[in-house]
Amino acid sequence: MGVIRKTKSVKALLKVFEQIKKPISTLELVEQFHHQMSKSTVYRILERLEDDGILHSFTGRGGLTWYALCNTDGCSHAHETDAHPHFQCKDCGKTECLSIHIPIPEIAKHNIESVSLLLIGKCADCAS
Amino acid sequence: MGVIRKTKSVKALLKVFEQIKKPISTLELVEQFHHQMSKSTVYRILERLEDDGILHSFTGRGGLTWYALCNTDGCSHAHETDAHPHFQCKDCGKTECLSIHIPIPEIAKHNIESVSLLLIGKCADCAS
DNA sequence: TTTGTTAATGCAACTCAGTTGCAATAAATT
DNA sequence: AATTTATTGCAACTGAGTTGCATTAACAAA
Repeated sequence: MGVIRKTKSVKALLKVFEQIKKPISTLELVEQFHHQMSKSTVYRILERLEDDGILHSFTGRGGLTWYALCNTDGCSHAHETDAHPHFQCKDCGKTECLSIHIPIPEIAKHNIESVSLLLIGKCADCAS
Repeated sequence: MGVIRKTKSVKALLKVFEQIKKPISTLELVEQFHHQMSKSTVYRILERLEDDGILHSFTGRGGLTWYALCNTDGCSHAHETDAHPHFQCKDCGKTECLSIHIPIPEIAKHNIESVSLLLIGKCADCAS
């Protein structure tokens, strides 16, 4: 396990997550920081922070990867089999961590270890 | 809406789905048919069959797209908000449509229109 | 504070699933 | 059989994400 050094880039990324308090797509971070760090640095830092349990990730619509702080706005990972769902607005594309629990029943002959649950719909802003 | 012509390629792909009765990844189909049709044909046929409600698709681990026949093995799409989940084995990578229903509760200020639910674990064959 | 160790970074090239434009082909219709 | 147009093949492209390697900069130890 590598030590996580508090480099300028790490601090800058963490700061964004702490301010926004919502999931951010990797692509947006790459774009936002393209004058400060290379995209490989963004990808590698996100990976490290996830390995360390500081961030968690999920796949949104279109296959893009999103990251969010753990233990904020319902993002606890105590039980993998009822991991919190994520919401994505089909109009504006924004995502959210939802603090609700969706219980997953036992399934015969299937050892469920983790759950990935994405709810698609319209957010309050985009609802007509 | 374009008419779907029963070309040799369409028939060949449908035949595989009818025989296997399980989800198949696009990649596997491209590989399996690479002597019979080009990969763009595979992608385009799958897209057409999904548009026509004959197949449905989901994203598995690693971001690969999987397709399966609708209305087989629990693959009905009557209610989008309790769409059936898919299972993927973390060891062998195979996927399944599960015929169980996972009810999604109402969420304030969120208009849920569809659900994407992927359960990760070990299948019967791979369970130690 | 200086030095040594090695994690972290930049860069450019790469990977790889999936897409696209367009000319050629083949279903389905008349 | 002729006509229409959906479908296909091909090759080039797209775009998120990865990788190898030389360079740089945290951080610990002296």
